[in-house]
Amino acid sequence: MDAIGILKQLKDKGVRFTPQRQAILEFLLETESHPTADEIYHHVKAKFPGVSLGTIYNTLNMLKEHGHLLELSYGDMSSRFDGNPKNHYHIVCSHCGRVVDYHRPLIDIDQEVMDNSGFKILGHRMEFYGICPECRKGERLN
Amino acid sequence: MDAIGILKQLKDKGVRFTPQRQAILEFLLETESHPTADEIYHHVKAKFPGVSLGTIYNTLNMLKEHGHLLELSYGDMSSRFDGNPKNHYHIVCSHCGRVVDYHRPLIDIDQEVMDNSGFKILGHRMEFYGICPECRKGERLN
DNA sequence: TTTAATTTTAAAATCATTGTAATTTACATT
DNA sequence: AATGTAAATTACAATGATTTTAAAATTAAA
Repeated sequence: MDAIGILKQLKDKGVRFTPQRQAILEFLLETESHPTADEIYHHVKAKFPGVSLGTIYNTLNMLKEHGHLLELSYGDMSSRFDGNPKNHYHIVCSHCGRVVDYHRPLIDIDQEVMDNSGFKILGHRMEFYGICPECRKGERLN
Repeated sequence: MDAIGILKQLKDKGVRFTPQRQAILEFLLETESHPTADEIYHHVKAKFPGVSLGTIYNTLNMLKEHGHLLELSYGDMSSRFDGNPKNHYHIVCSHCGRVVDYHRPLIDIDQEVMDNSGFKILGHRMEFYGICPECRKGERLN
């Protein structure tokens, strides 16, 4: 579904349709990256010069509560937001902090969790922790 | 391996052995919980009244860099630290923020990732996102 | 035991995120 | 189309987790 469709659907739940929200959601749906709140802010600012970071966070939290967005948090940086989880996971280097994609079909497990937990599962996130090839070489952390 | 063993091993890599570090690592290894930095701080303070939060973070980052610790970050709360990943994953409610354990044997996938990525994989984290039973009932977010 | 380097401490600084108060907007109801 | 009102936006202040700093203390190693 596109941004307009999602926002129209949310209207039935009392969420107002604003042009700022449309711009934010459209960007989230069209981008392949996992932008930070600040990156979204700068992008939306091109269309709406007066938009504030507060509005970005407000909209992201609203979308998250309604299950249209995954928030990916790392320890030492801003959260990143994923409007459409793709077929990949992430590997994080515990030494240098680098994050690389690991392409692989998503593990088919959400239904199992839904059946056993009573949650309505919207998606999952999987992250591998390790030491990247460069750090292994350069700093012999093995 | 126990705290002393790990710290002795780290000594070969130029990491100094201090009693504060020993106390922090011992607590991480013995606890079943996933404590925040502040919880670790208060616990270690019982033995070392003069210890500072700065030392806690310093030690946690050191352990993380050397792969002896997983940092679990959520969007809206402090990071939690896991000294020995147990047989469970987490489910996070996108609406109310609650985190519950989902007990299940860990997926056997680290070796595959290690072979394909060149990273030395130390562990993984899996988190399910959804709407918890209470939020589904009370607020009809389906 | 001496020395140099690292760690600790305590306090200040940083930065992502949230809260606030005033203004504006969306939208249901006239 | 005009109006009322609740919700959203804006600009800015506040919060709180984490990092940095500088000086003092402690550690490892010669």
